[in-house]
Order: sequence, then structure tokens, then C-alpha cells
Amino acid sequence: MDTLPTASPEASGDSAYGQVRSMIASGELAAGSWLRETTLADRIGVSRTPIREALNRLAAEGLVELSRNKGAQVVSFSPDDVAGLYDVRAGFEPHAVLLSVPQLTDDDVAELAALSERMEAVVAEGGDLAGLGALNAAFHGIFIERCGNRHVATALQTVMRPAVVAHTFRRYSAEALRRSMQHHAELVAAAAARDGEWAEAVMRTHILAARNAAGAHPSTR
Amino acid sequence: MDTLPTASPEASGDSAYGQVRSMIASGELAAGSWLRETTLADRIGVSRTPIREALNRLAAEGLVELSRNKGAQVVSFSPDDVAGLYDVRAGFEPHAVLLSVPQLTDDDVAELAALSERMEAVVAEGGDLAGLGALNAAFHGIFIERCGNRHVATALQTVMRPAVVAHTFRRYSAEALRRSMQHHAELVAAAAARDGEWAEAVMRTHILAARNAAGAHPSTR
DNA sequence: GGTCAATGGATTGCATACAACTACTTGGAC
DNA sequence: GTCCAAGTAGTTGTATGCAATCCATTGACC
Repeated sequence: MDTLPTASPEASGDSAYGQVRSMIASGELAAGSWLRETTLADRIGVSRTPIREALNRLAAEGLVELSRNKGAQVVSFSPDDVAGLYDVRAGFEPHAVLLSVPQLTDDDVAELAALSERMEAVVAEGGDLAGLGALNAAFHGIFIERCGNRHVATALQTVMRPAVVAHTFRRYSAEALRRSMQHHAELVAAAAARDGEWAEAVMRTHILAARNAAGAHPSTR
Repeated sequence: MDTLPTASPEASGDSAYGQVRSMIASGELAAGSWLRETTLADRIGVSRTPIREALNRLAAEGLVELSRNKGAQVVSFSPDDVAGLYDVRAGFEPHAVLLSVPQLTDDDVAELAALSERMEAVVAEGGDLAGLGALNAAFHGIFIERCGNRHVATALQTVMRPAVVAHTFRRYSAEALRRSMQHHAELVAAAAARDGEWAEAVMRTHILAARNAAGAHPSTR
């Protein structure tokens, strides 16, 4: 897993796009820093053309900002930005879960369980927040991808992506982390039972707890 | 206003992107049809490079679908797709309105009023659904742009765009059209009064009525 | 000393050429 | 007549070269 997983198979096909995105997600490219096309091209080992395409995609996804004739820079998120993104997620993602859970296959549930266990293992070993973020994105991505509507899925992915990047490096307390892992386990249980409403409620809880853990209280907005 | 308005100033800067998108929005490029890069390049009068960038952006926005080494085709929307998009809009757009209305300037309100009147004029003259769709997109776009959070705005715009395209060519009954215009007028009134909750309720009504008018009943899903 | 204009460097935007891949057609064998 | 395979046309993916634009530095003028 060299790139941030999205469960969309062609995403990692364009390696330039995937590599630039993983550099952003991992923090290797700091928020606000300028992305020089030639620099990225040299670092990745391709010409400027695929780099430019990657930057365009990332701009459309809200992960970089383009200034005409000036270049691209990694987006930065103010606390208010993060709070707003959590609000949007709190509105959308439970709904997506309600739609997707009844349609999940046994394989999907098994994948969710595996991802949940891997995240717990990472937490138990006590580290690698970047890897945790990637696993978490994959976990949440499954629900969105399976919501039964292709266009809704792509739209929600677009909402999710900046949220995932913004949240990747926030520090959670040990308690908040443990609680988050419990939510994942309960989501797996609800998914296994194909109980959409249960899963919806858990997901809403999960996101609101995360918003709080990220220090983005609703009253601050 | 030669392109579909988005209130994002740089959008119409890249003319190739704007032109391809307006071709899609106007139906000049039919849903499901293949977009050949050389064909588009010749028609617009540029080389393949800006066309490719436009197609990448449009793909990220969910307006075209890319198949590796095979090209791009305009997305098509099944009735279920449309229903899902309306559901998503019903979920988020009222919330965006609630956030944005208290922050609107007098100029914003005046622009909303002007757009509402222009739409009524178009309906009174009895035609040009494509132009109506563009005006409608601009009207709704104002609320989203002013929601107070840049990233939320871009994410929600991405959710909106396919919905707008999918909805542009649906035929509404005269009664549904009239009702929709009344909703717009009431939204302007609520915005002028800076009453976010009122506007939120009107917007929810507006979208659910549109969903019904589009023949996308929630029970069909 | 401060401000404005010109110039140089650097970077992006676009066009073109070539390579890689896909899909179709055509020919032959069974 | 059907199926398979090879060739070929057409399309996309990538690399490179050049023009246009922007930013910073430098110099002159007030």
C-alpha cells in the first residue's frame, strides 16, 4: 500500500498522482508550501506533464490550490476549516452508511473487520499516525463506495478527502483513540448484522466524537 | 456569461475547461458520448494539452468518466442516480443556507434578487431551459460560496455540479416551475431578513419539491 | 532616503512529436 | 460458417521545446 487508499482502483494507476497525494497526506509536503512542477517531476522521475495532470486533479479535489501562472500550493486548514469539514461529514457520512450497510457483501464486512483489527494493532504498537490515517480512510471509504449510487459516492469522496488530510496529523488523546477504535468495532458489528440504522447512529457518534477530539467544537463557529 | 457560472473567478479563466463544461451542461455533448481529445481540440481551437487538463478536472468533478487508455465519456444519470443526488442535496444544502444567510452582504442579497427575477422572466417568456439551469446554478452557488468555510464550499460545489447537470434537462410541469420560482422569491425574502432558519426551511422545501417534480420519489430507492 | 521603472531569472501555459496501448478489421485455418 | 490470430488504424500517455507571465532585484530619478 504505497498510496493513500481510496478503493477506486484506477486512482493508484496514475503513479504521479498517487505519489503526490501520498506526499501531501503524509506531510512530506507541508501545508502552504509551493509545489514546483520541475521539482516534483525530478523527485518522482517523470516529466512535467503527468505532474501537471496530478496537480489539476488534486486541485479539483481540494487538496492543493492553483494560482494561475504562479503554481500550486498545498492547502492549509484553519481550525474553523476543520470544524466545518467535520460538520459536513457529520451530515453526510451517517446517511451514506445507512444506504450502504444493507448492500454490503460478506467480503465487504470481512474487509471492514480486517481494517479495524489492523488499526487496533497499530494503536497497540503505539505509533505511525500516517499509516493509521490511511487505514482509516480505507475503512470509511468502503461505506461510501458501497452506498449504491456512483455519483453520490464520488461526491462524498470529494467531501471526505480534505477532511482526511486535515485530520491525519491531529493528535488524539489515548482515550479518544481507544474510543475511536471501539466505534470502528461497533461499526463492523452493525455492518455484519446488516443493520443500517444502527451503523448510521454509530457513525454519527464516531464523527462527532472525532470533531470534539480534534478540538473543533461546534460552538466555536 | 458564456460558461456555467460557479462564482469561482478562475474557473472561466481556463477557457478550454469552461467551454467543454458548458458543452456538457448545454447537452451539446450528449450523455454517454465519447470525448475525443483531438476532436475537442479542433472544435475549441487549442491543442490537446489544455483539453486533457479540462477532462481531468471534469472527471474529478464527476462530470465525465475516464477510462485509462480509452478516453473520456460524458456521465449519464439513471433515475436512481438523480434520486440519490437529490437526497444528498436535501441533506446538505439547507445546512449551507443556514450558515450562509447571516453572513450575506446587501450586495449578495441584491444579486440573489436579480437572479430570481431573471429566472422568472425566462419562465414568463416560456423557454430556454439551459439558460434557466445556469441561472439556477448561480443562485444556489451564492449560498454555498458564502457559507463561511472555503473547503466546505469547494466540497459542496463538487456535490452540486453533477446534480445541476443531471437536473438541467428534466422537464418540469408548469405548476412545478411556478412553485420553484416562488421558492426562490421566498429564499430572497428570508435572505433579506437574514433569517437563516427560515431560509433553511425554504431550501429544504425547494429541493424536496424538485425531487418530486423530477420524478425521483424517495420510495423508489 | 524613498519610490518607481526596467531588466533578468524563474516558472507556468501551451503546442508538438513520439511511444504505448486498445480495438477493430482482415485473413486464414478448422 | 465459426473461431482464432496477426496486422493496422486510431487514441491516449508522456516527453520536450518554446512562448507568455510573474516575481525579485537593480538602477535611476525625484
